[in-house]
Amino acid sequence: MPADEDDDAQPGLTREALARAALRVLERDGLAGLSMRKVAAEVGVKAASLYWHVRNKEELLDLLNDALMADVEAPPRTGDWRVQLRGYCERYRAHLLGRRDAAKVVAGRLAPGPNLLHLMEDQLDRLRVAGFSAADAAMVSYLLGAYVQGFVLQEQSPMAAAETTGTGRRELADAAAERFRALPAAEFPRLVAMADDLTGPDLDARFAFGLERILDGLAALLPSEQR
Amino acid sequence: MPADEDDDAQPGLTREALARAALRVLERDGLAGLSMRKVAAEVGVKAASLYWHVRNKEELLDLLNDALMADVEAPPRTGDWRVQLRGYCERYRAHLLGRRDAAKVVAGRLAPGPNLLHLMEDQLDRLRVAGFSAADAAMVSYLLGAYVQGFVLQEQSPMAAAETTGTGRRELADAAAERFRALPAAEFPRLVAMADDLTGPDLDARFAFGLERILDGLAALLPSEQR
DNA sequence: GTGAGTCCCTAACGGTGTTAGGGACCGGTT
DNA sequence: AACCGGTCCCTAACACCGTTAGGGACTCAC
Repeated sequence: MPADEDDDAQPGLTREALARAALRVLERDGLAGLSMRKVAAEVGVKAASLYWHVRNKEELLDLLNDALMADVEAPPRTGDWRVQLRGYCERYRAHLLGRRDAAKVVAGRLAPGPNLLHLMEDQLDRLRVAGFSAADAAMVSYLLGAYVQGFVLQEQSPMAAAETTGTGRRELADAAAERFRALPAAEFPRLVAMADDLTGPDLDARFAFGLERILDGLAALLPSEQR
Repeated sequence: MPADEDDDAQPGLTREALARAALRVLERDGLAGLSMRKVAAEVGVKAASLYWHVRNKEELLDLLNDALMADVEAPPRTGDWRVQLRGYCERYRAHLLGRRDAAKVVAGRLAPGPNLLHLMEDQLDRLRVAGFSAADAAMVSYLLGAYVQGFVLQEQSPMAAAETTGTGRRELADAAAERFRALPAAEFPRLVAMADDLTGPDLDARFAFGLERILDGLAALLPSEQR
């Protein structure tokens, strides 16, 4: 017993311990570097043993997916629906951005785990309380989820690339602007002219802009006295 | 020369031919089944030869990404900005949905290829013509892209799963509703009560709902006479 | 003719997900 | 006491993966 695994190896292996181990491997090696063998080693076991607890890698990724949703903190239940919804999206985005490759793991994964279910429950409740109909609340939840996940997916990969190549975020944006400016102006007049607009505003501002547009659109669903 | 490759093997291998071959493999075997060896076989060559034309698999995926963006048809330039933008998003979604695993290939890939650049150019031009400021138009483009990609990413995986398991889309939605209903009502009152709302409306309606909310929000950016 | 460049090959490396089959332990039944 | 079924992990192997080293043929310029 090499004892290099951590505390949760004691009571035998649980699926929760597996998920936590996968989370550590993800943080260390990224999604591409997450293999059955490494997760097994992380819990002090050989790869084949994982298949006793999990049908295949896909199921392990489902566990990992739910583990990623574990610590999203819900915003306080104060203020009107708009500040609460904004808080939700901002925290969700920050949460995904904070864990390596989180967006890629979450992306396109069906079967929400218990943690995500709790988040949905809480969010839907707030929407109903705010005055949205059941049908609207369900749709709004999907809309916000698609936007945040889609946005983070697009911003996280470059961020990771920037960190591994050592170049800062500012230099990377400048390089992108330079690429736009270098395009043939006859073929891409708008892209050339708008290079700064396309690359200039930082990602937080871009995210906030889209979010506010969506919230504006949602307000129109409510009777005017509770906008 | 086994002659089982198709016409484009004649003039030697080009990067474009590689991209087309990758596209065929993607359609046949999905993203998980797309390997260097299979793409090589598709063009009648061995795997190592690909590395003459391409630095690594990542670069081949960049080529594939741009090939996927090749045939998105832009909506006609008639009607106000709202019908044009709606047309754009609907066609983009339909296009992604139509090619196997397209959303996963596109997701989180930086470095837009020439085809995507042309799409951006056209879309930005319409936004400027509609009266959006340069800064706003850039942000709007990102917003719509994030929404459509995020949405398709979430709907395409289950669709693929449904097809491979043979179960229809209707049965799959019913099963999802049943899973919501079976949750402990004390812990998830909203999810249980809203099971039908969450799973009932078909994906086209869900997509349209979110899109209209976003368009509503965008209208508020324009001076009132050109809403 | 010679050299440089182009394009493809074989062979191999270390790594991957996954399965077959077996061994050790442990609680309960006969 | 002996046996059994279940639990949990192992070794060994399979086919496949991305990638590299090194080399062979073929074409063109000089």
